[in-house]
Amino acid sequence: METNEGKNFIERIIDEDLQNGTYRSVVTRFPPEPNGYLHIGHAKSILLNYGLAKEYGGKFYLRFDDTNPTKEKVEFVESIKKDVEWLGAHYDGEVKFASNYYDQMYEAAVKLIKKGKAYVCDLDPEQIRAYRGTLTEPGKDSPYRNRSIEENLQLFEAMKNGEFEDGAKVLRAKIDMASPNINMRDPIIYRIARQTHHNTGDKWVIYPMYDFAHPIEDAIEGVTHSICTLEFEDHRPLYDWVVREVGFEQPPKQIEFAKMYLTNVITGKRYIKRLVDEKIVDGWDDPRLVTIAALRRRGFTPESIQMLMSLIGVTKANSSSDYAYLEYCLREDLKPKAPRVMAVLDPIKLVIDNYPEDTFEMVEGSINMDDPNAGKKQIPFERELWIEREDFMENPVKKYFRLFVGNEVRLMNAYFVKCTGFEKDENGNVTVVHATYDPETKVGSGFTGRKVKGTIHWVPVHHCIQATARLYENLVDEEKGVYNEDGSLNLNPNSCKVVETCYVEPFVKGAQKQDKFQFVRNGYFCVDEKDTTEDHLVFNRIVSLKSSFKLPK
RNA sequence: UGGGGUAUAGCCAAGCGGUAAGGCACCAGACUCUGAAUCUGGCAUUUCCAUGGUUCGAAUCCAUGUACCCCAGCCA
Repeated sequence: METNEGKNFIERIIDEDLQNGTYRSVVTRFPPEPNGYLHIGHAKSILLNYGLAKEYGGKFYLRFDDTNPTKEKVEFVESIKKDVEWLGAHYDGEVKFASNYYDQMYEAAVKLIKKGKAYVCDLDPEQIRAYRGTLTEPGKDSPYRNRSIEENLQLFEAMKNGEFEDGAKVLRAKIDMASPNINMRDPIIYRIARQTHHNTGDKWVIYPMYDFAHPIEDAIEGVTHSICTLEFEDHRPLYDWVVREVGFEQPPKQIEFAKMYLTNVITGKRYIKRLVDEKIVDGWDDPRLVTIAALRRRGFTPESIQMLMSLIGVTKANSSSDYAYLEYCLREDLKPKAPRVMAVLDPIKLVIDNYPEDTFEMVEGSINMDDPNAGKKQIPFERELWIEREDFMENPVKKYFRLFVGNEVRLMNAYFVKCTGFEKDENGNVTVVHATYDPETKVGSGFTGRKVKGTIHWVPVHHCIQATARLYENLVDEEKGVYNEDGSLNLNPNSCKVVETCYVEPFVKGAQKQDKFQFVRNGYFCVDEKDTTEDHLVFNRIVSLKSSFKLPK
């Protein structure tokens, strides 16, 4: 017996439709307009539609809603296809285009005219707005509303044939100028716009409007559940009107859900486009953005995004998820599968005074401690090591477990070392830390004589890779919020920090062919295998992890 | 009295008349070769926007309010 337990509201609608025979199978679609890059918000719609089709053994289509050539570009259709595929939403059949249905849409419009349900209107945009009325006052009928069917037919054909200038005439549905729903006040369904279309070229000079085109696209493809976002709720009566008046059997049904917002990032295509256009960021895939392309560069995996979407659920309540939730999903995904690497981003030298000079030994470490099958790696260990500046404190605060004079810590994958002293330069900055190691404490020796509270990362000075790293933070200032009082953005000055000199263990060289590796240290890990050269390595996909330890004030 | 939506913890979210799931975040402790991870415990009971009502019993039903979101493109 099927249970509704745990199902979201859309699944319940589908269950009911299937049960009472409204539909025999499920067909969904993701219908982006190719006017920009996809962002994390779109991922919710993509994965929701794909997931539903998969769950019910139905079909999922990718269809470009390209009915407005003034905004659309081939560049965007290419990027969208790539992103949808990358997200793991496998669409059935070929990619579809609304523009491939222009003939059928034209026929449908003619049909409406013949039924007396549509008319050509000569009012200009200002007049149309004035005749439409306001939110609280009804509109007035257009003086052209009662043209004869013959005249409408002839004028509409003339529109199609390019006999009028752009904007001179429109085709309108004849519904109700007094409707409390503004969308029903004789909406425009065709306009004249001479503009080369990315798919149909110059074949058409009239283009259908969304409200007319979309239901027809869905119906032609046999879509059953046309899932869109909340702002289209008011359009549903019009959607239903179109499929009914055009006369589709078994018409699709529109269902609306709430968009996903993320805290502390810029979502919304409009704003992202502005950041790109004003060159505040490097492009649509700048890792500080939340476009799919940017998240991919920054190291997010499709699995992590899929996981977030399944965790946040689907409702009609506007909401905004913590960015931390996304990071959690990434961590969960990478934890078992990403190789771990030691690296030092802000180096100071650690000299082990009782270790012989001019030699080194290999110590063994796990490639991934959470995955026994990941194997082992060998890391050179020597007298001089780079360690993180913050892993040493001249005057340790309470509960500081790392290096300070007299304290012993574990060097990860190697030995215990005890801090014996340090050197400073003329500016008072610590340059070198001195320590002694205990040969008995080597990893794997089974030493249990004593324990230490801290473990730190290190890299051998003469056997490491010197690298440049780019550390990405969110573009927006987390402390001050997204917007200033004047509406401008609170950009985070540290959103992209370039670290000129950091050091990475030589294992990275061997990891070049790995799909991804992970470097975990004090709140950061990075993922990348690209741009790796002999001694120069750019981590261009770095994600800030949960911060591990905050020094008490 | 324009229309359409939505209200459950800092965030997301189950719950569908039988006495408030779960996740994130956070806090405490244990453990630890990453102060991560893991483990254990805590985290809505003047309780589900408010106020009334129905009921043996209400987050769930009814009524009246309140707050927030969307709509007046020849955009989607």
